[in-house]
Amino acid sequence: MFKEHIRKLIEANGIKPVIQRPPREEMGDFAVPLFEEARRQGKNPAELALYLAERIHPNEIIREVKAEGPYLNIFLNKARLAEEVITHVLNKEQEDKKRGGILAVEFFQANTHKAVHIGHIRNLSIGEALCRIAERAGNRVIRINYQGDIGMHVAKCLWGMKHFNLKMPEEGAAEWLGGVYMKANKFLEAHSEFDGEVAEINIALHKREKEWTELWLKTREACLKDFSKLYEEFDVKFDRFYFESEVEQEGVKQARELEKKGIAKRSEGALIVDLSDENMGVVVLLRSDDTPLYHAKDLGLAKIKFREFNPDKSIHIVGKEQELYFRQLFRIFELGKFEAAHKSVHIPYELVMLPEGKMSSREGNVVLYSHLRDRMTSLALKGVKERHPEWPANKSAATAGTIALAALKFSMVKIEPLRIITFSWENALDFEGETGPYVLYTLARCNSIIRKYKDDEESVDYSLIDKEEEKQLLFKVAEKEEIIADSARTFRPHLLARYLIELSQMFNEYYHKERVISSDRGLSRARVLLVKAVRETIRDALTLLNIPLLEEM
RNA sequence: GAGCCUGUAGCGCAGUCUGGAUAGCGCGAGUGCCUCCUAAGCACUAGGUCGAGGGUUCGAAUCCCUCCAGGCUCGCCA
Repeated sequence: MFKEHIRKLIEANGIKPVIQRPPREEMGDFAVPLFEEARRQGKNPAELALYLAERIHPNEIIREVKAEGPYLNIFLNKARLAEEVITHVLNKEQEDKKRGGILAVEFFQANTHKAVHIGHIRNLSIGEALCRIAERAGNRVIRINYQGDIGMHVAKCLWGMKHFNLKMPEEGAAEWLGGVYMKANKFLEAHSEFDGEVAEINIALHKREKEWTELWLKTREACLKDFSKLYEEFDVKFDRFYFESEVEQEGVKQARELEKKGIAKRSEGALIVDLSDENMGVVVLLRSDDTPLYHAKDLGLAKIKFREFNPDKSIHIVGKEQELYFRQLFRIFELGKFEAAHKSVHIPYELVMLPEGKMSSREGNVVLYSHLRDRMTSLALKGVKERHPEWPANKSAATAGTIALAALKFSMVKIEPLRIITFSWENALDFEGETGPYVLYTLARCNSIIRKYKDDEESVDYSLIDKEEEKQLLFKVAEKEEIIADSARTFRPHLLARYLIELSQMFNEYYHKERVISSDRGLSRARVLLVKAVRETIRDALTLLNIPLLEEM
């Protein structure tokens, strides 16, 4: 809001400025480097700064304008700053935002018959945060979950159940089935003589033959039930679930269409699209037995998705390792003149790895979500009990659950998506420093102050908010909208998470340096308003990242 | 072999898209701070050839080129 004001003043002098925050506070509140403009005009940047400093006069917002070498440094009027920022935040004024479009965002896409591990959690955390940020940026978001409920992994799992004569338990079916899949997989690697049986199951499932379909549907439902518990726990509501089993027919149809158009062709019995001229290799749409592979199913999904929602953009939040896959898919969209062509985007993120290497459901060397959550929760509970021995058990338990969930989600969204996360228990169980609990703690601290403050007077003297730390805090609070816009534009939620850490750090420093509530009633009143503005900002940013709020801890 | 990603303090990471003033934060290490609004906090100290080399620029962690290291991907898995 202040940047715009400054921009207009400088543009009135015929210069399009770059406005930044100077590295040190004594340099001013905003700075305009003039190197480029000076070169364009063939002038000395320092002289240009002096020239501008004379032409821009202080007003009710700007207190002082100073030329400092090649920079124009601008100082704001503190009282105005506090009033502007605090009323803006507390009245929840929304800046005029442009109407975005309809965004179909596809994420999570965990397979049934496999256990949910922390890699899935990274996807779910990033995905939901990006949806919320995109909504704030003015888009209508349709959350889509496209799940692999059929295919070789299911065939192997069902084969394992029969071969080892296992019975599915009532509780924890998804994890149990994941275990069976893992066991079957290991066994089959050493016993290739059973490959035929598995392939037969796969085909039987595709043909919906009664013998296997019944068991398939039963196990599938049990998995989906477990997944929906996770969605609830994570506060994620999908608008539409698609299943591979549901789109594969349409996929085969689309593959055949491409064959008719001459875009796809037969090779070694399979139906392929040859993109090797474009350096994207060869895409196999249908196997030799005519069952569809992933590209074909995605073609079917694209058709259905665009028919149902006609989105302006179709976003796929999927691991980086599938980058080539999506380049191929999007190219086929173009070749086949799909509606999805030029509207589809792949947002890649990197894996969660273990110190010893890649996690693999097949191998079974995974950190399961449930396991991690339980360990985090019990650690948090220990902390809560120490701090609040008087709390009733259910309050302590609920608080611990929130702390654990916040810690987990925050750890996933605070890292730049294209960076590999190497999981370590030590890190995961650390609730200090740049963590979710740290931010929650700051929020609880704000609340504690506000709770303690009792006053019914209404008039506020904003000029009492005049400390340097307070000014920095106000600037930070005011920066939120810009950070959200950057996050939305670049699909990187970590910008907002980092922002929360910085804001929390600033507030905690301030807290230790200055007393908010004191015998000076006017001062206390003004400072409490500042605290309220910080609290609102933290709440809002946390909510955008889908991190649960905790008002007391 | 080709394509993409990553390389910043002992460890974990911001900053790179959009070049700008003395490169930041967390953990760990050391030293302090709870008769005072929540110590899951705060302050101070130590810790850096920003992978290497070259180029562009008044100015490079940031842009370009080459190389090195690690990761991922490249025809019937998803």
